[in-house]
Amino acid sequence: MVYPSKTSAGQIREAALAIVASEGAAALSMRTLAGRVGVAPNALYRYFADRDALIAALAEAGLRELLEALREAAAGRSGFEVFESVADRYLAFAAEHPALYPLMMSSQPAPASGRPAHEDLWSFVSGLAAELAGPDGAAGATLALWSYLHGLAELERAGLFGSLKPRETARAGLSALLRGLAAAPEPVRT
Amino acid sequence: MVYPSKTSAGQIREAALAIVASEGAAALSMRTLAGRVGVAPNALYRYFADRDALIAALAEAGLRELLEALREAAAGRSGFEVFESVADRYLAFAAEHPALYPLMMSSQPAPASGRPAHEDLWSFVSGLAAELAGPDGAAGATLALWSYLHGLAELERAGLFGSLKPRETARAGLSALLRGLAAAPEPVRT
DNA sequence: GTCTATAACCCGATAGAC
DNA sequence: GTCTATCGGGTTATAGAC
Repeated sequence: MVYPSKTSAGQIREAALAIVASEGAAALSMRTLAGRVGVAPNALYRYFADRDALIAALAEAGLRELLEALREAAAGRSGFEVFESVADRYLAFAAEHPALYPLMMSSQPAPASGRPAHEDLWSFVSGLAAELAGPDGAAGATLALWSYLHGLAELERAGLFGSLKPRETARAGLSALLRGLAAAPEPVRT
Repeated sequence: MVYPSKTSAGQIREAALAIVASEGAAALSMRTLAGRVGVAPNALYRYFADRDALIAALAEAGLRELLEALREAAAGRSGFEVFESVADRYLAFAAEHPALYPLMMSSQPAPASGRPAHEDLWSFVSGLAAELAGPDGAAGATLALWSYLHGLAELERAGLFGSLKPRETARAGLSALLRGLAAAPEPVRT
C-alpha cells in the first residue's frame, strides 16, 4: 500500500474530545484537529462525513459514558438512595464536562449504526422511575426526573444560580419531587 | 450632518432576531445581517462590539419579553393556577422561540448597562416560590421550579421525548413537584 | 462620527494526483 | 488513505470618503 493509515476514527475522536474539553466546542476546527492528529485536514473526512458527524460521534460517546457512570451510581443501592446517588453522579458528570454535556443533549443526527444512546439513557431513567411511580406513571416520572436533573445541570453551567450552591439545594428539590411523584397523581390545590 | 445614521441598534437587533427565528442562530452572520439592514458589514460594528455582543443583546431582549409574558400569565390568578399558567406560558415561549430560547439561557457577558434580565427572572420565580414553600424554602423551590421548566423546554427542543407529549405529561410532573415543595422538607424514604 | 472599500485571516469542504 | 491546492464564505481590522 502506498499510503498506509496514519490515524483512526477513535484517535480522531479522542483528540477532538480533548480540544472540546480544554477549549470549548467552538474551538474545534477541522484544521486544528488535523494538526493535533498529525494529518492533512481533509484526511479527517475519510473517517467522518463532516464536522457535524464528528460532533455527533462525540455526543454519542459521552452519552454512553454518562449512562455507564449512572449505572455504577445505582448499583447496590435501593430506595431513595438510588435517586440521590444517580442525581449526584449526573450533576457531577455535567459539571466535569461543561463543554461536552450540552453537545450530548443537543439534537443530533442518528448514529451511523446501532441504537441511539439517548434511548438507552431514557430506558435507564425510566426503569428507576417505574419503581417510584409504577408502570402507569413511569413516563411522566421519567420526564420529571430527567428534566429536573437536566435543568439543574444547565442552569448551573450557565451560572444562573448566583451565590446559591446548586448541588446542596438540589437535594431538597429532588426530595420534594420524589415525594410528589410517589404520591397519588391528583393535582394539588393551594 | 454629512452622514446621517442609516440604521440603529434597535433596527439591527430586530433584523438579527428575524434571522435567528427563521433560520437559526448559526445562520446569523454579520454579512447577511448587514445586507438585510442595508449597510456595509462593518457598519454594524459601530453599534455592537462584535457578534457575541449582538447575540447577548438578543438574549437580553428575549429574557425581558419572557418575563413580561410570565407576569401576564400570573396576573389575576392565585394558588395552583398561577403555577400552571406560568408553566404553560414558559413552555409555550420556549417552543415558539426554539432558536432564541437556548441563547437566552446560555451564559452571556453582562449587559452594557442595567440589571441583567436573568436576575429579574429569578426574582419573579422566587416570588412565586415563596408563596409555595415559605421564605426559608424559596431558594430551593425556585431552583426546582425553574430547573424543571427549563429542563422540559430543553428536552422538548432536543426532541428527546419520542412519542410523549411534553406539555400534557408536564402537568403531572408539575403537580407532583408543587405537592412535594409545599409539604414539609423532610426527605422521603421509600 | 458614520459609512464604504479593501484586505487579511480563519473556517468547512472539495478535486484530483499519488 | 493521504497529500497539495483551492474554492466559497464568514469575521475582523484598517484606511479613507463624506
